[in-house]
Amino acid sequence: MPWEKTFNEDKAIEAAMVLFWEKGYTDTSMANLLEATKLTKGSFYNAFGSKKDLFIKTLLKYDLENRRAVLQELVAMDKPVQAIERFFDSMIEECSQDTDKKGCFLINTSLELNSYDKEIQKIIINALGEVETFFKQMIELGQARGEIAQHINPQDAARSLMGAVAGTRVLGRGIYDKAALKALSKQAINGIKHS
Amino acid sequence: MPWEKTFNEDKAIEAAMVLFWEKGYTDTSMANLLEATKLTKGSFYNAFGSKKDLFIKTLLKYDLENRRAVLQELVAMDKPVQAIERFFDSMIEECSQDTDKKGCFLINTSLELNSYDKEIQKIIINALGEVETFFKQMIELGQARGEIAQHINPQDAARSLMGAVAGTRVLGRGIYDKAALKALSKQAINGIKHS
DNA sequence: AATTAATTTGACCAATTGGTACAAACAATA
DNA sequence: TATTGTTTGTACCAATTGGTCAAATTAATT
Repeated sequence: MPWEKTFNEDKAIEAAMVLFWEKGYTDTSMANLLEATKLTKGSFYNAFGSKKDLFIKTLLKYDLENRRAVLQELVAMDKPVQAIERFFDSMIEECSQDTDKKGCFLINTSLELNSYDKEIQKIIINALGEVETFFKQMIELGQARGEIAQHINPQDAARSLMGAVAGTRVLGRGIYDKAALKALSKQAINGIKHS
Repeated sequence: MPWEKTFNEDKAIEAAMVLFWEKGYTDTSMANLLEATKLTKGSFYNAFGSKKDLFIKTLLKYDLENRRAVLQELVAMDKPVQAIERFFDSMIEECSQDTDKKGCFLINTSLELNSYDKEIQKIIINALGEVETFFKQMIELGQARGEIAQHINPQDAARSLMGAVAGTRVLGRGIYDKAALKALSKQAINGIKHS
């Protein structure tokens, strides 16, 4: 009947995501977004509603394509200890290849818009919660297979690993180099291996 | 000869610090600052030069009165293992009493203004570097006194603890409660106690 | 070919951004 | 008491903020 969009909506969301990821919500202006997406104002507001609406879309996209995709792949490995190790390794690899030091979009946002917006807060708490659950399940599976000591409390250990993840994500943005991050993660993982 | 200021400059910096700490640099407007400091524009710019200049002043004040003061006190304890434990305990205590979830001003800023301003970056890298050095020295002292196992690499262990600090500071802003943070730090400290 | 209904464009908007200019107010010294 | 030199309040500023609106444009269906 009417008319199709002349631009690729997903490409636009992708471009906006990179901007928000790198500069945060507030420091990304409409002018920035229009330039990056190559849209004019009318098209933008027609397609996305508002800056905040688009931000949420980009955050969900990031969550789906990064965090969710990675976890799914690691769970499928069916090798709990190695899955945890690979989680950290790929995170560190990502940090060292991330030349503009964007870090993790979810964690960046959790600090910038902490109590600012409930919808955003919900997304972040859910995402980080699922990472914690991943760790917990891997530890329980490892224990069931005798690869991880029984005396370890899966919940506590999972939280400890989450701390290492958040720490890596913060210090990985220009403060620590690859070797330092590696040392960090190694010790964190050691915690679920030995006593 | 001329005229003294009618306002307490340090009180004004303090008020500005709380604002910047809670909302970050960009989300704190001049209007916010003028209201909080109870200054008019003329006095503000006469006293502080610019928004950014004042921000740096508040960051240095925070660094001096919090991070530096805490570390100095802990070093003076002359009990390395307990000093490290108390560092985490007081951090967690601070988190659970911080009802508006401001977190750590230095770490918040490290994420908001990462590559934004070199002067600010310098302050942060120095501050975090001195925390790492504190950990390293405490570990070395602990080893010299036989309280910490010799096989532990002080540098790596210090970095691991830094990761736990950063993680605590991120997750402590509304995502983890006191118990979860305690679990996190306990495991991190365990890493320098046992094998 | 006319109708349809969404897309696109670009002009326009009030509000806010951080910052400047300057005259008036002021306390201490001379 | 006149002078000094900073402090203070206010009016003003251009630029930018996120957002609206109506008219023009378009491709598919009737």
